[in-house]
Amino acid sequence: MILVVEDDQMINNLLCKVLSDNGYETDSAYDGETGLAKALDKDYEMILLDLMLPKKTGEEFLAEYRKTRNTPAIVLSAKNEVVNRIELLRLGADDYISKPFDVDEVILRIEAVLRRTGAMAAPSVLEYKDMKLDKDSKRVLINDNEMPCTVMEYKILELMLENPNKVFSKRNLFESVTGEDYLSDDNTMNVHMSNLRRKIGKLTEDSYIDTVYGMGYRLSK
Amino acid sequence: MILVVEDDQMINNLLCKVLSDNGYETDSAYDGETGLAKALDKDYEMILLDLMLPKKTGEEFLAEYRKTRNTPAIVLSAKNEVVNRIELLRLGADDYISKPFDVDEVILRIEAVLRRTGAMAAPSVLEYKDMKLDKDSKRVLINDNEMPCTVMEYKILELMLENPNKVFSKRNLFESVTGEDYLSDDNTMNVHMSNLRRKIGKLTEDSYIDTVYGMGYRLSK
DNA sequence: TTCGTTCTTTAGTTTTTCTTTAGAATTGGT
DNA sequence: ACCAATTCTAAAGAAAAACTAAAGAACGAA
Repeated sequence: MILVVEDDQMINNLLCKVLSDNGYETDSAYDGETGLAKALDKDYEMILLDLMLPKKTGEEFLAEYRKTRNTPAIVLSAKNEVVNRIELLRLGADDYISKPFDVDEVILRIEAVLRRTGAMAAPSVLEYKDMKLDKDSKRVLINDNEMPCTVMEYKILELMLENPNKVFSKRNLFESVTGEDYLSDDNTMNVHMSNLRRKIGKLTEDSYIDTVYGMGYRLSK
Repeated sequence: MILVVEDDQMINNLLCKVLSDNGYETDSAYDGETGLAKALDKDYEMILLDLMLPKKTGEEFLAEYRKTRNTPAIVLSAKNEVVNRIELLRLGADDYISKPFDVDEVILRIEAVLRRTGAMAAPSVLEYKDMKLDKDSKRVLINDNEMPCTVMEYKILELMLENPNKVFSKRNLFESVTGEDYLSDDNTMNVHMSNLRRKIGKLTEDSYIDTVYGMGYRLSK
């Protein structure tokens, strides 16, 4: 089943038709928010994602979605949009197609992406400075020494290493990591950060986590 | 025979040594042009290809080579190079490894690619520490003593020995082994693990199964 | 059906992790 | 320099997860 997130009803329908003609089942969403909800709810084979979407842009969609999922996504963008290719790929797009597109091309691209994502697993080791985080073994190494860490600590690191430049608010971290709602003036994240820094400090002099006063935390430059 | 195309002599030698230690024959090339000539001349099992090469880059190599051949290729790239994964895959790379790399990882990746491309038969006896698990006879031996085990126990071990570094969640284990849905806060896996440990403990002092608190279980280091 | 084995559930205990608390330290604005 | 808001961290309390023995349920073979 392929999810088509595209606000233009004509284009959405066209895509669905082409896909079903080619033997794929489809599902549609017409704004970013609904799209994301659907995407997170089910396991789709692939997501076709327009960039210019109401409620939540394609970029925002991807940024959120990739925190937890790696279903392949192909981005659709209008020809005249200034598309930052690198940014898109970094956000986790697997390919992109500019509009107006040729329907045959869409199918070709989809099959290419399915072939290669099926053939090749996403890299399972994240790196940052002297730290390596292995998503399979859930191990965190600094200079090849294992840094023991708890689930929360591991998840925080994984999230941050996936987006090394992003500032994460406490709310964002807490909710991503626990799945619970964040109640303001909660000291929990401060403590986790403190513990992480202490553990990191045992294995390296270098600074890994910066506090951005009033905003949250970010990996150091 | 595996062809290593890498201009840095140290790295090239290192790779060749690791490969031959693991039972592969090797051949080396130190620039893109010679590499391509060699690759087209013989039928290698696999090609390890550096990107930044004199005379002809790895990308150019692949583009040319893939016109006529489909020998699997793993790309090596320096950590700081801006690697366009998508582009590489489109060019026909089967995997890529970033430098500096862990030699064990290289072997693992090579075998994964070989298995995937069907060039290597999956082994029917899995080994881990002093344990041998025979997939044909469904027997488990530790130090050549048979360890009696039930279907569930056997399946758990088989799954874990197939991926010795991976952490398996209880959900993952339960669903893989029974085919049923996992209902949270189920104690079944705890009990199986406990039983396995007891049985293993009768035949060896060594620790085989680690608990990764909050995440699941993993084979010990 | 009956017996024996295997799987699952229950329950009490232990271990580990998470959150809260509270006082100290730091930061940014005035 | 001062104040208020924010962050830091150690320690204690609360909560969650895991361990194991034993009992009950399900399954299969005789």
